[in-house]
Amino acid sequence: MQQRSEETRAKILESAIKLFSARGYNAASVDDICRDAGISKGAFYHHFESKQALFLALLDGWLKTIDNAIAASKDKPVPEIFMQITEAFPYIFATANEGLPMFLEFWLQASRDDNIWQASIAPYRRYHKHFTALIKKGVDEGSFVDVDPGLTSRMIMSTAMGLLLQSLLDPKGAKWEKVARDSTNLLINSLLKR
Amino acid sequence: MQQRSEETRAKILESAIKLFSARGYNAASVDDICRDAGISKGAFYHHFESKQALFLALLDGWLKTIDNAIAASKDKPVPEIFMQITEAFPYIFATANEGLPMFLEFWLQASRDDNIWQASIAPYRRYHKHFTALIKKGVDEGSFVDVDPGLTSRMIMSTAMGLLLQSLLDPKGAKWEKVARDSTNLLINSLLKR
DNA sequence: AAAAACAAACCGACCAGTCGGTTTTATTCC
DNA sequence: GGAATAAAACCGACTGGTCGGTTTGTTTTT
Repeated sequence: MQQRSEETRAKILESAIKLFSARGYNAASVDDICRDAGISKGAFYHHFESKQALFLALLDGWLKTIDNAIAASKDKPVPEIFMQITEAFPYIFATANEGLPMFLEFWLQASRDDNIWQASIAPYRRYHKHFTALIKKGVDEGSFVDVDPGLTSRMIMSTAMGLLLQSLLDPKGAKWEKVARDSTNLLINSLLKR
Repeated sequence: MQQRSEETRAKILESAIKLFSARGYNAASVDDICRDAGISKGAFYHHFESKQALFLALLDGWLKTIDNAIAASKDKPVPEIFMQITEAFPYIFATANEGLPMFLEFWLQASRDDNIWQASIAPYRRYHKHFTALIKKGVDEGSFVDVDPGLTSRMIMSTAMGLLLQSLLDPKGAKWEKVARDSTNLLINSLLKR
């Protein structure tokens, strides 16, 4: 059975998410991850050729999840998709809190490390493009007021990012789930033609 | 003359800004900073008791600059202050690009390190409070449409942060100065009563 | 001469990655 | 079915190097 092998790999990924989130990518050492996963360093480097490769594997999994979610909603009417986003956002927001510091840290590394940049910039552009197309479709269909889809897409993405960023610094300073819901509602309402 | 001493301190601060910006807080080592400043480690630890204390000193200087700018515009009418923000924002945006990774990294550390958190959260809350009061004043004066000042403040701050964040990941992907100007104009126009 | 400022060697902890060797699993051959 | 063998998975001590901070001693300033 190569089942044992896959279990080990899964344990590594699980511990990596946990420790990267809790301590950050750099502060969580490979030794820490091995200890948490209950395996040796040899096993780790048997499964992943480097620490960076481990993160890239995690990133890949997340991106696939998002891509699947996008693909699943592809044929629905635009306002409905946006309503789903409204509803999903506070949830994303509540659950992303743990993983966000890790993403931010990686984002920072991406701005300085070419390998990571390559792995980050493509999906980032893909989502911006998809979101822009969605807004454009909404405008064309007559569901949305006339806006610049590219600019609007960036603004909505920005607001979401900024809210997460603020919640990170000030986790107890505001009921961020509520702020997030109010903000997305406000943004989407300002788009909808009535 | 203790002039020499102050020159050394200034050289350390200067090199610290430069290297923290270029490589990040963690990646820029104390040795690097000393080498760049042309001084020894002994001199460094004579002036600053730790690497963290050095950053806190830098932070302190920036916050004072911002506080002074806020104090200077205190008595002007609210829409005029906002117009100044609109005009200042692309400039801030263009110049903040270098320092932003450092701030983000520090922000991340703030979320995990109590010393840094204490030094970061107070000014953050101060600015949010100031900005909220400004919006409230605009609403009370009848210059702005009726909005929730707290929510609006957080949204504007969020958008600004998110734009910077995106520009960091995608420095060549968009003319971010233009995106920033358009975004701030759009946000402020949506506030102004006509 | 005393104190402040600075230089340079040094310390201990840590960390990503390596390597020789061992155990477990899968395959082959009788 | 069971030994023999090959291959994959795993172990953990070790390496080379980095980093923040300390210590000891020298120079400069007052």
